Amino acid sequence: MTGMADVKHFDEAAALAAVELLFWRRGIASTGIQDIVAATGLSRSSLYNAFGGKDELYAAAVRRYLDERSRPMFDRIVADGRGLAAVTAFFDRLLRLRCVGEFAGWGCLVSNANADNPPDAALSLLAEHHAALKAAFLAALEVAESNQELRAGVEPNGAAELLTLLAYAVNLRSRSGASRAQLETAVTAAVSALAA
Amino acid sequence: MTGMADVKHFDEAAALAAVELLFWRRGIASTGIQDIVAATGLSRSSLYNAFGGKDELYAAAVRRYLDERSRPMFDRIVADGRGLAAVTAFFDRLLRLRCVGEFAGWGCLVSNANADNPPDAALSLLAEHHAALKAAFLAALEVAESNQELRAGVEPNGAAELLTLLAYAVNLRSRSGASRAQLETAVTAAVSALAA
DNA sequence: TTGTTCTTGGATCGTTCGTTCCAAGATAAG
DNA sequence: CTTATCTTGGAACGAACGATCCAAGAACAA
Repeated sequence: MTGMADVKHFDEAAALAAVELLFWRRGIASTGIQDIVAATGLSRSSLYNAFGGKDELYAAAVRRYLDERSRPMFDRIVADGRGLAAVTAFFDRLLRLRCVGEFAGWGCLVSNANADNPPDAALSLLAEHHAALKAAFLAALEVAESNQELRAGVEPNGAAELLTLLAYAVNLRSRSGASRAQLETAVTAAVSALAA
Repeated sequence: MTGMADVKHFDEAAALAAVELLFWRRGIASTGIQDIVAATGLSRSSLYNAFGGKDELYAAAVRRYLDERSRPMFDRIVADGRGLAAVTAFFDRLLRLRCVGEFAGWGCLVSNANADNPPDAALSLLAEHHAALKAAFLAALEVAESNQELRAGVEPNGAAELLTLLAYAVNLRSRSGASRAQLETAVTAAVSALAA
């Protein structure tokens, strides 16, 4: 070997971040390669060379969303350590994120993917997302249980599953203009139904 | 006026029923006019003449789904009259519908529409669907309250909002292969958290 | 600088998209 | 039967789709 290759002329991580936003806002089916070319400023060649086809690019965007956006939120639930207050704090942040600011009305990329027809490459990420959120809630609920914050008879595992589904529904409905107050009503009802 | 027009050569309601199934299973973005032509056996002319463009056809399918599939389920909650048992019975039917049989893994057409980018013509139907389900739950919960089935401090309005979101999440996750047992765990936790 | 290899821009591929159009067919009042 | 009006099949439209291809450009070893 006498010569060596060119290196990438762009920041792959920055490009993926831009792609993530596109898929998050408009979904996989409504986002065209041309939209991605326009948003990233890259050429088709660079995109296909770096990421493969559209399905793999979408899977990479979901992976990024899960790792960079969902996981930190989930980790905060566990790190919080206050039991039920950690759950309440999570939903406060979630509702703010979903209903005001830059991403208001976007829902959650992963929640949305459940309703789209995600490519096979992304399917396992949906289960991973659900499992990670449930595990975080479960950790908080077990703290709550040992703090005697839970009503007698409340089963942490079932309650964690319930809170997980509630978060999914908050994500889903926030995309169609459900008001923050309305969503908050349900969250309050859930937490207070679990509390002692 | 001396002559009169031809009449339709096909059953409009039957065609719409077929279109509803397509949009339900694959979503609006992944369903092409060609798919609809193939499934109904109609020509493009007949479709556009009878329903207008794709967006209006989708809105008509959502309307049909809401009236013919959702409403009867909601009405059964109200007609049941047993209070909390009516809620449990609803979720039993829902889980069976979503997880086994002809429509297993399809989720709910209206729930799915929340994540897609529904055309303007269909947007108000999403709010109508949510409001109708919540009203049905509220009716059942008020019966439950007067039967003293509810735990002290449970607010029927908030609980109805919670159950509505739970149903949406069940619909959503059933589309991505969530197991019936897992979904049932959350439903059981919710109902038992509300019960006295 | 030369040689080799990878990356890049951009034209282009065939397909499918939603929609429109028109001639032919069907219907019923006159 | 004539005539007016609507419906129908099917070709065709321009635009957008995801994907591929290739010559030109860029980078590094020798």
